[in-house]
Amino acid sequence: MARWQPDAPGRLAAAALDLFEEHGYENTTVIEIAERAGLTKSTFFRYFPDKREVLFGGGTVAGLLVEAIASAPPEAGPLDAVAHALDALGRTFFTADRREFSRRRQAVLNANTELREREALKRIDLTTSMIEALDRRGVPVLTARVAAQLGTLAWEMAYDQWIGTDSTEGFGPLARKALAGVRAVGAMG
Amino acid sequence: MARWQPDAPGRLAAAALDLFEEHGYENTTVIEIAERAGLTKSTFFRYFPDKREVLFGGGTVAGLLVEAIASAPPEAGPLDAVAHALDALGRTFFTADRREFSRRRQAVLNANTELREREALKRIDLTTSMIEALDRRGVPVLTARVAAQLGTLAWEMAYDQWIGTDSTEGFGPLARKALAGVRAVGAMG
DNA sequence: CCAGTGATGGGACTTGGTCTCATCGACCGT
DNA sequence: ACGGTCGATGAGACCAAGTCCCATCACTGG
Repeated sequence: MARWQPDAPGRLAAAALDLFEEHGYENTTVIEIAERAGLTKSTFFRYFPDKREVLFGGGTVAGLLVEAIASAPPEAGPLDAVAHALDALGRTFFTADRREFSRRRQAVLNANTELREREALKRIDLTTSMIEALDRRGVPVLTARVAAQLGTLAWEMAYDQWIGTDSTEGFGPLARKALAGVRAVGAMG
Repeated sequence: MARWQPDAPGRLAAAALDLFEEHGYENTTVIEIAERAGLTKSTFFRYFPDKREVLFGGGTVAGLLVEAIASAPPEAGPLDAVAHALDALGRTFFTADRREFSRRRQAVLNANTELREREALKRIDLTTSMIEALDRRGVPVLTARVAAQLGTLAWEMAYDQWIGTDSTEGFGPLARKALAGVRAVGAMG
């Protein structure tokens, strides 16, 4: 027996997602979330710095991207390294069993500006992480910025497809296709 | 004689920038801002939907970009249209007389995550506007997304330079150079 | 059996943000 | 002048997010 019910943050996140779906983000109180998880406001803010962050817990994405870019074969170009990172993402985070969850979560995010705002910031921070990782590979800064930006764009497009389609195609392949498309377009401008 | 002191929103914005510089964004209260402007909290929220927005008032940027993209010569490619939009930006918003203001404002933004978050959202919304404007020119959606993204990147880089350098080079030329650089990189991937 | 420790609860407090109603100052027509 | 109107502002109650500090609980180890 555990002292208390285990995984307080997980319960809070689950309760939050449920409530946001039922009543919308704005009409849901932190106290209500905590109560549904059998906890209190105090505990909520112990685990999440603010109300939005309860939907962005997954957390270690940046580290994963950085590592994947660092461990790409030395002869790989910037966009190849980025593709490597997107693959890692598909293998670790955007797996088939999390697709339904991602779908629900994204629907909630899209419905609220405050949440889209947080998402935008996360995206920028991740892009910055990729730029730094590329920089560490010796990629010129300008090139790194362009590559990371295009990678983020491909990510975004692949994610939309992965969530939206009924096909069972994984995130990895979708991302590779998206990146190839982006690359082809970028090559002519 | 005006009935009241004129330009309440302008006074609020100026007061806010001053106070944010002096004490930081988080240590400044909306009431303090309003008082320095000779107004009250009520009036502040009458003009700005929230505390952050007082630094994002300039407002009509989206319309300017959209119009500039629409009015680019028909034979111009997507990135040329984007360049046209960045030029318009330099002529209308990022003029020499606003450089010092932009510098101050940006320093405040960079110092606070909440503000960077709002900035990120604005950037995304503007990028979306550009994508739609390119779409209306008949540019394929994927191409439009890439072009708009690269345009935003060039914008960002040019803005940094425009703010950071002591040279008197205008935003327009800087943006064109940045876009050319980005374009060259994108062409090889 | 008792002291220590880590997770939780409780509640006061500040601030952002909303809402409603009162007030004020100028302009208008008579 | 005079009262009415209208738009801009003020006042204050109210709610929820977020911060802080301290109490409490449940188990652990000696």
